[in-house]
Amino acid sequence: MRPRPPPPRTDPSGEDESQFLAQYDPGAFEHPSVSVDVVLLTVRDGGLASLVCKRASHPHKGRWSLPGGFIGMGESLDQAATRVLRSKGGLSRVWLEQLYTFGALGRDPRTRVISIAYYALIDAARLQAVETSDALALARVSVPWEGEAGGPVELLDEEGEPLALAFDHADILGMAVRRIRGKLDWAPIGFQLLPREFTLLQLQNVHQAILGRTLNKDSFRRRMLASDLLRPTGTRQAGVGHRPAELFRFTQQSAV
Amino acid sequence: MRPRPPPPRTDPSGEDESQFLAQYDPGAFEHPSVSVDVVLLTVRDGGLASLVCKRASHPHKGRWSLPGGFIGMGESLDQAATRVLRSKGGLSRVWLEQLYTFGALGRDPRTRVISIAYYALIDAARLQAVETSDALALARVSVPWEGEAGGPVELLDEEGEPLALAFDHADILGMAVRRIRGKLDWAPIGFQLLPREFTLLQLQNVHQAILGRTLNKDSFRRRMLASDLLRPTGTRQAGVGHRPAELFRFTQQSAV
DNA sequence: AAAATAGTGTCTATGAGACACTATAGT
DNA sequence: ACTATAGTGTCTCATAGACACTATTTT
Repeated sequence: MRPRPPPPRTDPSGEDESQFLAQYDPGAFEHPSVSVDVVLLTVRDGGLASLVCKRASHPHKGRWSLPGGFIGMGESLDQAATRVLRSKGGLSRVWLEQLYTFGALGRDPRTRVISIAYYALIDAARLQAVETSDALALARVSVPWEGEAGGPVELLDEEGEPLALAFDHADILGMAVRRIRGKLDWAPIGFQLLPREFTLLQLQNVHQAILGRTLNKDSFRRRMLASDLLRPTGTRQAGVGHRPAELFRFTQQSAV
Repeated sequence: MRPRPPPPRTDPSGEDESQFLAQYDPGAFEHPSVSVDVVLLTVRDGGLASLVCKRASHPHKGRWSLPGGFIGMGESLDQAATRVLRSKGGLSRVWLEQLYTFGALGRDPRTRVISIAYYALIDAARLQAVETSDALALARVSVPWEGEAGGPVELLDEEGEPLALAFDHADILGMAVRRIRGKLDWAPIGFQLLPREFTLLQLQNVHQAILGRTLNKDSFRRRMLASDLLRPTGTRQAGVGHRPAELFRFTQQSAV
């Protein structure tokens, strides 16, 4: 397969830079479309769940897809991802990070679309107000592999039936799961999935949901307390039917 | 700052998908330009070095830049990065991985350019045949921070003077250094910077060049020999002026 | 009192760093 | 013989897992 040669960067020489810029024609070559897609993850019922939209129009009409949209000429990539979360889910101040850029040739049947994927993490409680629409759902993520080596993942509806995903969005979701599994042990990302005050057991449950396996309680406690990421609030749980646990806060800024 | 709303994805309803695709007009909205930039790194003189090109045309004419080029409509992102390495450096079969996508608004003075950055690793011996042109150089990377937290890095010429870098390429280089420092301990990337057969000391020197600090010899040996990534060849160095070290090979495929 | 989870103390296995020692090439 | 690096054996320290035990709340 011979790729088409790149558009030349040369110019009639002898100009200065301002002259060059005044004459530059960005439409001289065909450009791909560029979009962002956002994997919004939360922890619900002991497992990961992701926000998906039902496609109302072609292509892949009726299938489920990650919230996304084309990049505007006047917004940065981060701004575009933030806008998508606000317009599709009404969410703001969500922790967000770039994931990977997908640009395979046939990934969108319309035309060449390059998509910069982001992933976002949010406390499940903040999603209560948002959803249960016909076109917007929070679907359970089913990861058919362990550790950080694996491909696409499945999304399941309430009955546990697989949802049909549009485009390469199952691959994007799989990449997001690999990324947060890999970062969990050395970056403070578990906190983004919890309310501002939480117990160590809640934090452990978040880690277990991300990793898809159980963790050793003692070792987890020690590691977290030694990490300098937690600050005890001095208060405790109330009305829990057993000895109440101490509440902690994340020491850093929680929302971006 | 209010970002421009995204182009609508809706269509006149009632069509089927093939009708929709036949009528789809990808030029209906303005698209950004999309390019790839490649950080080609090697280890030379105990430190990292990167391949850079002197810009022959505006913008930033005369400054040094990462090898890059616009994406062709008929090539994937990986193919574009591979093509850039072949056309600018004459290199093929180089280990290559996507790094990050840079899309800030003012990063290119011509127009909106979104650049998917890649990083590539290569044995310094393979670069001997390539360079020493007036427009192509291998510049020493000077990292002004330790660990994986830091911003841009500098490139130095043979006299140790900083090179003027075009666009946001100092940031891209900094991101590449952070990435390989972070991956070094759990991914087999040091091997890509060595010839097919190498000694443990050579491997340690590569790790030290990447991390910018010295490592414990005993611990490094043990860790590597226990890692299942090395296969002893049974042969030894010759003509080295001291006890010759055993030669090893990387157990996995070395070139992509 | 029973149930359920919170939290502590201690033992053990593992891996990294430190250090001393032996081995083997060229000069 | 001398020098420089290769490679081995052993000690110590830090951390994770395992396990036993005590503590505190609601029902």
